Amino acid sequence: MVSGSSGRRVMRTILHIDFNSYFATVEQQANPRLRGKPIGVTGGDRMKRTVLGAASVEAKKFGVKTGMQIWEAKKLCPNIILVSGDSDKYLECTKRFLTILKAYSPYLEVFSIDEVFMETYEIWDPAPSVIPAKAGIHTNHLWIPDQVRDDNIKTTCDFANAYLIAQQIKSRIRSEIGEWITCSIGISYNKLMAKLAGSLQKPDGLVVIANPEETVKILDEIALDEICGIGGRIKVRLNKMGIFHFKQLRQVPLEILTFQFKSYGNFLYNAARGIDESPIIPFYEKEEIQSVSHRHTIDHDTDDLREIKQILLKLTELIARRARAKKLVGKTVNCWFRYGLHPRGEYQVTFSVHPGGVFTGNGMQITIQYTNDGLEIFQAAWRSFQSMWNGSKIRMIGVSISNLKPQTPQNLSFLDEVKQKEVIIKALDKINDKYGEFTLKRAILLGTPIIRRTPNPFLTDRRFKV
DNA sequence: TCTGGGGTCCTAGGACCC
DNA sequence: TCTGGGGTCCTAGGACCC
Repeated sequence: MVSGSSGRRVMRTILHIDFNSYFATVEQQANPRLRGKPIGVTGGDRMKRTVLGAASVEAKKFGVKTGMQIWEAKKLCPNIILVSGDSDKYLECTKRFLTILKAYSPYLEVFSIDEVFMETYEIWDPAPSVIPAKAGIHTNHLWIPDQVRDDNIKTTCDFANAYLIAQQIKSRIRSEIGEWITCSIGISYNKLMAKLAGSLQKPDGLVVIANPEETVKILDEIALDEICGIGGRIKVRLNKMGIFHFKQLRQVPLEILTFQFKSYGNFLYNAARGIDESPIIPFYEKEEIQSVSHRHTIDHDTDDLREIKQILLKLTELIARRARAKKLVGKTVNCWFRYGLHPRGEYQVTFSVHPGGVFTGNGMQITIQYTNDGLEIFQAAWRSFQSMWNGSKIRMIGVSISNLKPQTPQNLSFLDEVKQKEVIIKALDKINDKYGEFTLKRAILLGTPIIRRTPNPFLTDRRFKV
């Protein structure tokens, strides 16, 4: 807190900017013929088992939702127009709106391709008449020294500046990016509440949660899993404890929550009170990426080893190429898969699943020498797969490499043989960069369907630290 | 006809070393 | 003479986000 003369104070404010039906509105902006019509953006391929990446407002009126399967969406809305997604287009749009946001605050945390947290400051004067209507303009380019950033003051104020900034952002996005691109903005005194505020009014919303009293009122009206950080599993566990609302959660002592949920208990205890101390992590302070992964759901269940091998090879080639592009090497290879459904619709086996989901499957990690060579990653993944697989048909398989570190000359061996391989790999990458993925590929990949990758350079920790 | 694909973080037990 | 304690790595598994 900074107190100047006449009791003026500076207060930290968080804005959460969340674009509505993002991929769908970008498509409608790009193609006027899609405007005002129910559209669904697909994964950009012709796979049977694909889901919608986004649905336009018009489609949502029919009950269509993001993540819904295509056949289901068609059943609800027979006239839905399916558009093949184009991730480059969305990234381009994201860069443009980030440029706008940077004009208002340097403290931006890119939470996902269509979500950003912004930290800004409110100059608050206890005498209401002193808050001028132009306050927002005054603080738009306000430079705040670091010691003020560290002060997280909890007090009440009307968030007049943030509100003005939010209005300006909305109108600039409309005029500079396109009138079909709308966002919902939530304003509050921490990230958790700003995100909640942003979700309360959609599309094109602007909601302020100004103080802890308002927070409690709002929390008491929403479901447990409407808070970012409480998902389906935790909700069910809470329900089993007889907790269905935040009001009830607030009555549970911290000791019981930490006993039941370990460190997550702390998060739950605070969330029920709207408390969140997590800082904004600007993109330039973001840590290195932790893992690179690909998974693929096959459009039919299969136990054909040759087919599985081909898919695995492709996935590992993609991973290796991305690792090389980022100049990283990794040493932990994880391969996991899901079995198909039993003909009667029952699950075949009851292995645990990684990562999450209703289908049974299994996964196993193996540690190898640091590498970013596709074949080496493949060999480890294949070993891992073979040791877990029970011979039943599978529907999905995935691979990841983690335990990453920057690639230094020492990582790549001194052996001539390896150097030679490096030269070949580099040449391969060059050609594929120029002419497209899998222009040149290992012989076993010939004649197999294309697996697309959806790049997202905005890596982030997508939840609140506990 | 039956939930895609890309990520992050936490915990706990066992192995291994000093 | 056969056991203590601390640290680190590996692996499996469980959550969550968009």
